[in-house]
This record gives sequence, structure tokens and C-alpha cells, in this order.
Amino acid sequence: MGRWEPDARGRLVKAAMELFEERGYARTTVADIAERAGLTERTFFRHFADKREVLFSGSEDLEAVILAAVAQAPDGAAPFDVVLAAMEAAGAMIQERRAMPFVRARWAIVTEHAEVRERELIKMASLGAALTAALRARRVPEPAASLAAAAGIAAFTVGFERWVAAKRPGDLAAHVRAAFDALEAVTSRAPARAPRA
Amino acid sequence: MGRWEPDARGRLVKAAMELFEERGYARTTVADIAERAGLTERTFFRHFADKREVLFSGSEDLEAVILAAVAQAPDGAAPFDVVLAAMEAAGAMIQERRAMPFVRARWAIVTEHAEVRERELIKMASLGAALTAALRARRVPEPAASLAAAAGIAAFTVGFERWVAAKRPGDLAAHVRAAFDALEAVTSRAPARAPRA
DNA sequence: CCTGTGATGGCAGAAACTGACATCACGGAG
DNA sequence: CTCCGTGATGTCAGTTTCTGCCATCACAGG
Repeated sequence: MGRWEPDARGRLVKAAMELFEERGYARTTVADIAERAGLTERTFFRHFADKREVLFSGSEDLEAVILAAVAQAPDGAAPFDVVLAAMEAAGAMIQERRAMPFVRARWAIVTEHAEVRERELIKMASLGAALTAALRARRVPEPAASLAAAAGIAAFTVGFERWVAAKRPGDLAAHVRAAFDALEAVTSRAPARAPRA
Repeated sequence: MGRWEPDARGRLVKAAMELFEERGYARTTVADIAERAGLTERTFFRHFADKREVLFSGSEDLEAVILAAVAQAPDGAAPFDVVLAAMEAAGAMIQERRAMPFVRARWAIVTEHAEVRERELIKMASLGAALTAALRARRVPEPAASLAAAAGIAAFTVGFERWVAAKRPGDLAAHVRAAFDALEAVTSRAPARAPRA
């Protein structure tokens, strides 16, 4: 492999991010991206299923980190603690990429464009499914596995959003932990059940 | 209003569902739908933002029911119980539509087509945002409001999926309640905190 | 009778994607 | 060394989604 410029995929991602910042996501066509990367539109679609997907390059790594964290959790750990550990690991990975400007630019695009947000949500759902499967492999029964996964991802999302919104970034993992604690607090019903019992 | 056949929107929804069942979602074009409804493609896009949206007609009602339930909850109720009540109300509405075949047909399409699932997820997220706002109006602070809303919707989803998957439909609200209980159980950490303390 | 309004139709076009086929350097088999 | 399979890319035509712009035309109110 040396016939073409190497790392076509990486070049496409780079070109896309540049153009998105220059003209905005909506006003950048796939043809534009391909051209800047020195490729053709057709080749873009061989590397990415669609235009949005170029914003999610690397999400496979995230899933891998999460699954690894689950696998490494001590045997007797409670499911929710396992999920917390997995989400902390995910947070650490995002933070360690030192690509904070990239994270922010990406975040801006995702929140501004509903179509991209849709993609983000389905990626999260897919992550949740993988996490659920990993929990089930640890003998966590349903529906506890699904619920722990979904709730954990919700907590992660809240923590992440607060981290991004914060002026001084701080530690993402700390935000995530705080969200988990808050979730535990809000889902615990008072000792005396509410009226409807 | 009497110049055209009435209820263009309704006719489009009906035509769409028929065609989706006859040829499948992917092989049905918007032009097909419009033609069967006695309209043109251009008019379809005046009633629905895009092809997927025709599958979500009525989701506004769902949001209204949820918000009404939140508003009617007793003043001192715990946030999570308020959310439970709202989700039970949503479940009751879905069940009372007596459109069980429609619900199943729609469910099949949503689970089979990622693009439609994306739309479903963003609708859920939007519902979550509305629910969060309603909780905040009840003086529930952040991040408790966001977390209660997201966790509640996750529990509802699990309950709904189990209800749809069940051979004998049974009561949706009961499934939802069970999911809430299971969520509470899984998010409660043991009295002695896990290793990381 | 006249006119504004609102839902619709017609049409052209951009942009996202897809399928089928061609190209062409590299690397191994002979 | 030559030949051929392979794989990433290019080319091109075509479908589908979705938008902008303007025309139409019955109905309602003045």
C-alpha cells in the first residue's frame, strides 16, 4: 500500500472539520470535503456511511474502553458501580485526548444540527446496548442490566454537558461521579412510599 | 375549508402506513405516499418535515399528556414519583388508543430502520427536555431534574419494550412501574460503598 | 362584485447517496 | 521477469429526498 497518499480516512476527517469550522456544517457538501482531502465524493462514501458519520470517527475506541472497564471490574461489584467505573473510563479517555478544541467544535456542531444530534443519540443507544451485553455477561439479569446501562449513560451525559459548559474545564470524571451520586439520590424514594403506594 | 378533500394530513399518514406494510419503509417513496393520498410530493413536505416524520404523528399529544400529569401531581411529591406518574399517564394513553396493531407495525419499522430509530430517539430526548422543564417549574433543582427525566424515560422505554415483546399484552402501566422499581433497586448502592469509596 | 387568504400544484434544482464498471499500481505466483 | 489477482480509487449515470419560487383557484369577507 503506497500507491495513494496514505490515511485517506484521516484526511477526510481533517478536511471535514476544517470546512465545518470555516463555512459551517450545513453549507459544507461532501464534494467539498472530498476535494479538500484530494479525493472524490464517491470515495468519501466508501469510508463513511454518510456525511454525519465523519463526526464520529473514533467512537469505536470509546466503546472498547467502556467494555474493557467492565471486564476489569472486580467480580463482586454492584452493577451500578461497574457502570460508573466504565463511564469514568470513558470520561478519562475523552479528556486525555487533549483534543479539547476538537471536542468543543464537535459539540457545537452536534447541538446545533438536529440531524447530527440524532446520530449522536443512536451512537449512545448502541453504546448502551453494548454495555448491557457486557453486564449480562457478568450475570447481571434483565431488566437490571438495561436499566443500569441506560441510567449510567444518562448520568454520563449530564456530567459531560456540565463539564463542557463549565468555563474552567476541570475533571470530567468528577462531573460524572457527581451525576451518578445525584442520580442515586433522585431515584431513591423516601422510606415511606409516595401516596399512590 | 371545503375546497379539497379534508384531512390531508390524516390521509397521508394512512397512505404511508399502508404502503410501508405493503412494500416496506425503504421501498416506499414520498411520491408514492402522496399519490395514494391523492396529493403531490410537494404537499407531503408541507405537512411533514421529512419522510420519517409521518411515523410520529401524534407525538405532540404524548408530550401534552406527560406535562399535564406533572402539573397534576401533588405538591410535595418526590420528583421521581412525579416522573413515574407522568410515564404511567403516557403508557395509559398509548394503550387506550386501541391502536395496538398500529403500535406494533410502527414498532417493527422503527426497530428495523436505523434512520427511523434516530428520529425516535430525538423525540424521546425532546420529551426529556420538556419533562425536565416541567420539573424545574416545580422547583426541582438541576441536575436532579434532568436526571429524573432521563432515568424515567429510560425506565419507560424498558417497560414499553417488554410490553411490546410480551405475547399477551397485559397492562403497559404495570410494566412501567416494574421498570421504575427495578431502576430504583439497581441505582441504590449497598449501605457499604463500593471499594473506590 | 372584488380581493385577500390559504392550501395546493408544478417545476427546477441542490445535495445526499448508490450501483456498475473502469483503472492501475502493487505484490505474489509462476 | 512476466503475468495476474487484489484493493483502493475514479467516473458516471441515476434515484430520492428536500427546497425555493411562482401559479392556481375556491372560499370568505367587505
